[in-house]
Amino acid sequence: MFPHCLKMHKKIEPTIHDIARELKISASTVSRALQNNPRISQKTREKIALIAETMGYRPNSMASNLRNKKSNTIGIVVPLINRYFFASVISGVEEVAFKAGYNVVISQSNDLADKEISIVHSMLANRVDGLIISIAMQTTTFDHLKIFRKKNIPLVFFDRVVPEIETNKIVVDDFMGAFRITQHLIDQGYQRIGHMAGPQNLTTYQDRKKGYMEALAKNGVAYDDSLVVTNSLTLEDGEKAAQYFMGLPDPPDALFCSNDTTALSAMIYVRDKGIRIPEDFGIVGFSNEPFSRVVTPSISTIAQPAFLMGQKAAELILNQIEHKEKTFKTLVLPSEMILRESSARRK
Amino acid sequence: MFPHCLKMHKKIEPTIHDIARELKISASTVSRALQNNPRISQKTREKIALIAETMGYRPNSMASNLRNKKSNTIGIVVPLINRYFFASVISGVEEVAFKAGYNVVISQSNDLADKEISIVHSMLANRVDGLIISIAMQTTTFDHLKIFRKKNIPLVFFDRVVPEIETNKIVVDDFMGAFRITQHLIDQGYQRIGHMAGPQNLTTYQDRKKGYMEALAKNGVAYDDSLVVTNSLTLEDGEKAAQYFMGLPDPPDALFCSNDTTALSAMIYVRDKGIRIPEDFGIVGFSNEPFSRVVTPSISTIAQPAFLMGQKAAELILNQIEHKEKTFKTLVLPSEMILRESSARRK
DNA sequence: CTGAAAGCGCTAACAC
DNA sequence: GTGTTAGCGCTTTCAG
Repeated sequence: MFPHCLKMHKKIEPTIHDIARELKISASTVSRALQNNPRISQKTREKIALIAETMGYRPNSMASNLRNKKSNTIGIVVPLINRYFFASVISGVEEVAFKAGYNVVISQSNDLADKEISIVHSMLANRVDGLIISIAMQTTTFDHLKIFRKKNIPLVFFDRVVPEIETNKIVVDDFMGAFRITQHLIDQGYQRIGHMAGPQNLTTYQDRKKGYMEALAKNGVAYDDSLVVTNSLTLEDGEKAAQYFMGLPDPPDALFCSNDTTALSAMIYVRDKGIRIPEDFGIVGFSNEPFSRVVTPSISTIAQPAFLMGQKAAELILNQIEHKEKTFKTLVLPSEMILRESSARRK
Repeated sequence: MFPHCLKMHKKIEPTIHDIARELKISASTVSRALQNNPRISQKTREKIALIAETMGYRPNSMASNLRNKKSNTIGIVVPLINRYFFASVISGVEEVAFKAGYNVVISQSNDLADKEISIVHSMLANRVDGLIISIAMQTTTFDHLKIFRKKNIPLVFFDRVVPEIETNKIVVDDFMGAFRITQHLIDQGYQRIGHMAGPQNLTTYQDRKKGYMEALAKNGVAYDDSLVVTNSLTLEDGEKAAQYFMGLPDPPDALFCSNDTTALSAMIYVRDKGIRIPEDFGIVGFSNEPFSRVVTPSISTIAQPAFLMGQKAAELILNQIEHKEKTFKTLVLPSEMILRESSARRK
């Protein structure tokens, strides 16, 4: 049927030229037909579609990307892919990107500044049409991200943002979440409320601390520096901090932890000391990790709409890419307080 | 310093030709120098590197990819990105791919056959150098995957594999895991052991069921079809199945669930009926989800080395891509039995 | 409605 | 050691 096919190895991918030759027409016609350009007659379009199908033709996007100076790809970099929050954001990004015909390339910084810089440069080389990023805990210089502003490549920060770079940002209302859940502890009758704070170079954790302080202030409770521990919020950090808190001459009777992980390890430590939760000690976390609902006692926490955040991030970046939207906004998604057993002193 | 830079908008990306013109040499020399080709003298190489740096040059991989007929990209498609197991596999893939200089593009099928097909075609159009995939629950036809074999594009299945396609595969030892944990229930003195099975079109769940049956057989326990429920393994399915089991005239006294999610919801249902776990009723899951360790009682389960699986998948595919490895292997990673409270009748 | 031709940015065989 | 040249496969003016 296609004589010169005989010469071809099966691995050779057909191109528009192969189709053109087959039909004795030009490659440009094929190209236009394949894009449903109305200038091409119905008949030729159908003929071309048929041959393309039978030859197993797949457009080579490397070629069209080069020609169009557009990769149809959006990059996303997160500290760690297999953290529920980040995985959910990625899931949201993928969903809307795929619908819009974009690819999503992914990379993880492992919270290391060097890896983040290296990844970002690689994304730049790959000419991503836009980048969605939550910066690494360790990152303190931002030249690698400022390039995007200089080159006018769409950039969206989510969750962990860089205040000094003017671009689109999506965060949850960390301050309000922290404020409300601290207020909740106070309402439950807890008197000395400690706080497990995260790295203070990240606004995320700054805001959670501020919310905590504000709630104390609003209720006329003096801020006590000895009741605040700052660490990296790992399981181990949580246990160590709990040990510190419970060793104080006048220990707290409740703890607001900046994530659920530390809330959990602190809770286990406190419980193992024979202290009843929530009767004698209240504990709350942040992030609404899946486990916080199913542990015993279940942990009160602040839910962040991760999947929605991913969707919004993708929408923002697509707006920048396709509609050349120039104005930047900062989306503050509402956080939701989820009350469970760990802080339910008053039923 | 670079006079014609004045004419350039900031958005124009410099190319090797710009560098060449600047230094009054040819583009090929620049290209070679940038690749550290030894044929270029030390001096010119340094000059070029310097100018490239000051001009903010970034190689355009769309162009080199086209020229080299290689996208330096590996695709990965999973049912759902924000499931811990899959996120961990992705994380493993990303790690070794990045080190090898490859990009990872990601997509999720949502367990829908149509979306999977559409994704795979898009990956094909994007000329991924290889594809790593765990198929959707719903997928029953495999033409979209057979293309890879035909076109000789490296393909690796993990976890949910397609037996009829000959290629690299990575699975965990589902049979052995199921066998051992059922045996464990028997050893703990449970007499009537039920099984919550997953969709039987997936070998993964077939093997888990087989392991269960084999353990019963080995111990001279007759297989009872009324003690096996097959469903989609959601939280709701688990609860419904538990309700069914406990409503039987002669209900089981232990349950081997094909995942931790159903183990959890079944456990909650049983516990709420006032039945003590593990004293009166034993329950075990599969997958070692993060929550299974921290719920009360903690759930005995089978750990799958997800991150390792991702690393291995990436290694396999890179071997195919770079060393033109032709032979296919099926890697069976060992599963690990993790004993916790939910099945600890005998201390 | 269709074709010819140029070029996206890079690489590599071939010259010298 | 360096330059010339010819594409990779596609899109898109411009011409007819």
